[in-house]
Amino acid sequence: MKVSKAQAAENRAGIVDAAARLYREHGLAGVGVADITRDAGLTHGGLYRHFESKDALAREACLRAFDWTITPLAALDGQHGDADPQARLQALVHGYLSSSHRDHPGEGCPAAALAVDAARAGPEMSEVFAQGVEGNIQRFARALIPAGEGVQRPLTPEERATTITTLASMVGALVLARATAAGNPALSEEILATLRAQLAPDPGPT
Amino acid sequence: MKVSKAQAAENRAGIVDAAARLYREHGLAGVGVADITRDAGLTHGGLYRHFESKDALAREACLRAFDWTITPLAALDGQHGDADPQARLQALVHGYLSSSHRDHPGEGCPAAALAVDAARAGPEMSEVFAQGVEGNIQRFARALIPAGEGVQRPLTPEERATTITTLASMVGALVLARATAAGNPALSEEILATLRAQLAPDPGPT
DNA sequence: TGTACATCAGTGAACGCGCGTTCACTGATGTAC
DNA sequence: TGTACATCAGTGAACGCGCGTTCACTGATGTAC
Repeated sequence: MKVSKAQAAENRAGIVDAAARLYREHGLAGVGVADITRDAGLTHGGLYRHFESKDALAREACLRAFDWTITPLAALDGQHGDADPQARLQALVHGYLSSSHRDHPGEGCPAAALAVDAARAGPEMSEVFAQGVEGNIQRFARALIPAGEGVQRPLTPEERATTITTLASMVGALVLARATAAGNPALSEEILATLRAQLAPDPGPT
Repeated sequence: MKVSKAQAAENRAGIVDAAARLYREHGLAGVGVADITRDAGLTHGGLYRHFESKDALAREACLRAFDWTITPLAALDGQHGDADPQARLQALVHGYLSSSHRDHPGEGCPAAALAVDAARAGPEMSEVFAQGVEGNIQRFARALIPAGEGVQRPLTPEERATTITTLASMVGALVLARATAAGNPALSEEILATLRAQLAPDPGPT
């Protein structure tokens, strides 16, 4: 049966959200269209009223996934007043390199969850992914800049290099921590802890 | 027809090698058993004389893949005399974070090529992967230690932390560079260059 | 050393299954009058 | 505002296809005598 335009738009968004989560959890090749529509409370046939193909949906889901948030950092931003950059760096790094993030890829960073899949999914997906990564670089950089200046000035080369290094290091650590979590939990924790210490050194007792 | 024991062993090794390469190129879910045996010059039916299942083959192939070498570093080691640690670090980092390595995952680091797949492939695969990562940490650390001391003393905590940081950073950079290569080549190169500069800073004009 | 025969690595057809996609159909929505 | 009807989001059976795995068969190997 037909549904209202509002309901249809809601259903469509539900499919994209479900896909964004399931793809991050099980990979692009590990989730079928029936899994996605079932998760969104629909049946698989109707999918093609909204998306040209599974690949088109995957691209949209990937883009959507890059809207993820790091809870501790968002919490800090939610407070009144500006948190100092040191505290923001701590929140970013400790939020990213947490066992909670490691164990819940579905709501986490798609750069870590989907990078390898995206590399194999063709140029269009790569383009979407690159857009997402560029967006995350900008977001992370803003989170680390003194930021009293909420301005939109371009990043300095140094800021950009620092941000890329931080992002790449965190992605690598998370990816390795996930792959070793079940088989060698101690190694998995060691990797997370080592990079937390490296990227956001404890300033010591205050 | 039956073949000699030597031939059978050779065929088995050929299957593992083909699997190790194809899995790194296309992912665990992206390669069928027929692809693997065809690549090894056989037909798919005989596979089960050597391996219990596709998963068992995948585990063996993953373990095998961790025997990979970084060509520039191996070349340096092939020379008589000891290269100094600075040169070895340069060779390691520049070999790892090269466009050649990015564009040929089949012969490259499985930690980067298979980590996300391994995280989803169950505890047994995770165990194999963790073994491989631990092995690579040891190999990388030895490559960076002054090493006139070819001894087998355990790594100091600092050496271990530095090696883990370096490995994670390189894995993250390579993974992101691969995912963005087709869609945004400039960003892909920038990521590689940024982490090369970060991990093995040019000592300047000599 | 020869001979007879059991072994078993490899072949290729066949299987059951789940996948992405298609399509005839349904019936509430939303529009034309 | 009421009515008649075209639209189209969603359903679920059906499709062709490729997958992992099985199995009857082949024939060179390697062993027993």
